[in-house]
Amino acid sequence: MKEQKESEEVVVNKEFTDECHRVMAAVSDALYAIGGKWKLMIIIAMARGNNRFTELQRQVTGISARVLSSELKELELNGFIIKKVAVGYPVTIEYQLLPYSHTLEEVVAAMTKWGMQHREKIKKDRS
Amino acid sequence: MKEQKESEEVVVNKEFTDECHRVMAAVSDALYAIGGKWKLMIIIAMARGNNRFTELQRQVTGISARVLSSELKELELNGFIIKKVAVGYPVTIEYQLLPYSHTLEEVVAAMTKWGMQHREKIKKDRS
DNA sequence: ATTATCTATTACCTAAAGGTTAGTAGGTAA
DNA sequence: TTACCTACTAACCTTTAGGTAATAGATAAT
Repeated sequence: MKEQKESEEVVVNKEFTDECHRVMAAVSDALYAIGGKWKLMIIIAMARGNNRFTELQRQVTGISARVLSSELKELELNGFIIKKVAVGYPVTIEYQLLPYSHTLEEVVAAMTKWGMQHREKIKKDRS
Repeated sequence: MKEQKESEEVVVNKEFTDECHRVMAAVSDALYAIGGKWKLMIIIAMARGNNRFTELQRQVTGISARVLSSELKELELNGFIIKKVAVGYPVTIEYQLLPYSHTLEEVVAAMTKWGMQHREKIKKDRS
């Protein structure tokens, strides 16, 4: 049985629905740019001074050279990092965070906080 | 050429590395629990009063019944939502957010904000 | 009577993410 | 000169997320 709705209510529903869609679209965009297993890990490790390929491979436990290489390329393409080649003997290659990657700080902080308390909760639930 | 490091410096590095690993582990945990294309979308839609299966399917654009069904099960398993079956004619089934899902609010807010400004940036970059 | 709606489940399939292994081209150390 | 380090790349394979379509059992609408 469907209720007949007043037009005012319908308008309110529409605004609510639109806001819902805007939020979902924004979160989707964020997940698209920083989702996946590794992108945030790399940015976190770089924010702590790991700028060389091999350093990153060691710090970001479990990542393979292939995946690290392709993730670095994507991060560069999306304006989060830059690749610097320093001429000299030997040629050294460094990756550096660009200012844009710092806009992620709030997201990373929120996820870190939540992830930590989530792990605590899981531990408690098990015992 | 490898530099010989003072033991103090080594200790500082170790602490730094450990902190880095703790942050990465926490973010991994978060991504594991709420990652994927749909989990946050469903929670966002439910926070705005969509509690029935079909309502959710309509609100969360693009999700299929199969995926919605399995995501709801996972969300229930992980303590984010609860499934309520109201006996009667007809039997109605409602999903409700549990208090634990509200702990995600900060994460969702941060991602929404970042996603919106990211979209703006992309738009500017194109033009 | 039959058509549609609600809440799913099942089987099957595809595409994308990511892992494994090996190899490269240069340099460095023993 | 043997062996290892750096910064990758290529070829290949596995896993998993997610999509499609069909079906089901109930009730409600036309």
